[in-house]
Amino acid sequence: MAQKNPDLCDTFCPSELDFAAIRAKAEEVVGLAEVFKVLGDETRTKILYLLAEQPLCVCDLAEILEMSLPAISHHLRLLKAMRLVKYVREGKMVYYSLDDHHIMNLIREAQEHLAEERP
Amino acid sequence: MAQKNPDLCDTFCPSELDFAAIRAKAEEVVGLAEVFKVLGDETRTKILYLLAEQPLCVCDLAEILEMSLPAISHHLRLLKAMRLVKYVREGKMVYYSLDDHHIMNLIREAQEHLAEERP
DNA sequence: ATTATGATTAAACAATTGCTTAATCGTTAT
DNA sequence: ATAACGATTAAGCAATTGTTTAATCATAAT
Repeated sequence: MAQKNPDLCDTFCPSELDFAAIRAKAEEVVGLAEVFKVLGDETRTKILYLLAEQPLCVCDLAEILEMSLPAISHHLRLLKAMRLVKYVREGKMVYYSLDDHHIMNLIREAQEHLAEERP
Repeated sequence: MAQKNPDLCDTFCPSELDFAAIRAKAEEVVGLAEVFKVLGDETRTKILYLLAEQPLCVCDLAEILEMSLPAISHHLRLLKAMRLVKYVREGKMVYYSLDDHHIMNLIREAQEHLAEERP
C-alpha cells in the first residue's frame, strides 16, 4: 500500500495497530473541540462563571469585566450559539444566564487540573 | 464615581450588584481558559482521546490522523506544556500517553453537552 | 412621533494560531 | 565514523480570532 504522506515512518510500531479502527475511534470526538474552543477564552470563562451565580445583563458584564458592550455582546453570541447561555429580555435590558448544567462540571474539572502541582 | 467606559449604561440593574466583589470572583477562573484553549482544537482532542486507549508514538499519530510529523509534534508540545500528556523515549521512537486523569472527565462532560438535543 | 438607552450587528484591523518546508537533534545500525 | 530514521525546532505564510468604531435595532419614556 502506498504511503500518502512521504514524511511518515517506514517501520511501524511492533504493536500491530489497526489504524483504520483507531481512525474510526478518533471520529467519536468530532465536534468536541468546538465546545472547548468557546471555553478557551478568558472573557468567556469569566462570563460563564459569573452567570452561574446569578443572571446578569450585558451592561453589567461589560462593567464588571471592564470591556465594551459590543465585545461582551459578541462573546455572548458565541456562548449562545453553543447553547451554553440563554437570555430573557426585560424592557431594555437583556439578562443572560447559564443554559447547561455541564459547564460548571467542566470548569471544576479544569480547575482541579490546574490546581495539581507538578512533581 | 466616574465611568471609565463611556459605552456603559447609566442606570444599573436594580439588584444593587457589588461590582467589586463580582470582579474579584471572576479572578477565580483566571488561567482556566488556557486549558480549554489547548483542548479547543480537533487534532488535539483526538490525540488525547486516542492516548486514553493506549500510548502512541508521534509517527503513529501522524499516520492515524493523516497529518505531518511536525504538525503532530507541535500539538504534542502544547499538550505537554499543559501537562496533559507525558512521553517516554524508546530507541528512536517517542511514545506519548495521558498525564492527567481529569481529561477524560472533561471530554465526557463535553460529549454529554453535545449530545443534548435542543428543545 | 421623537428621543434616549441598552443591545446587537457590520466592517476593519491587530494579534494569534496552525500548517508547511527546511534544517537540526538523538538514537540506532552499518 | 557515517548513514538512516524518528522526532523536534525554526521560519514563513494563510487563516482564524478578538477588539474597536460606527451604524442599526428594540424598547421605553417624553
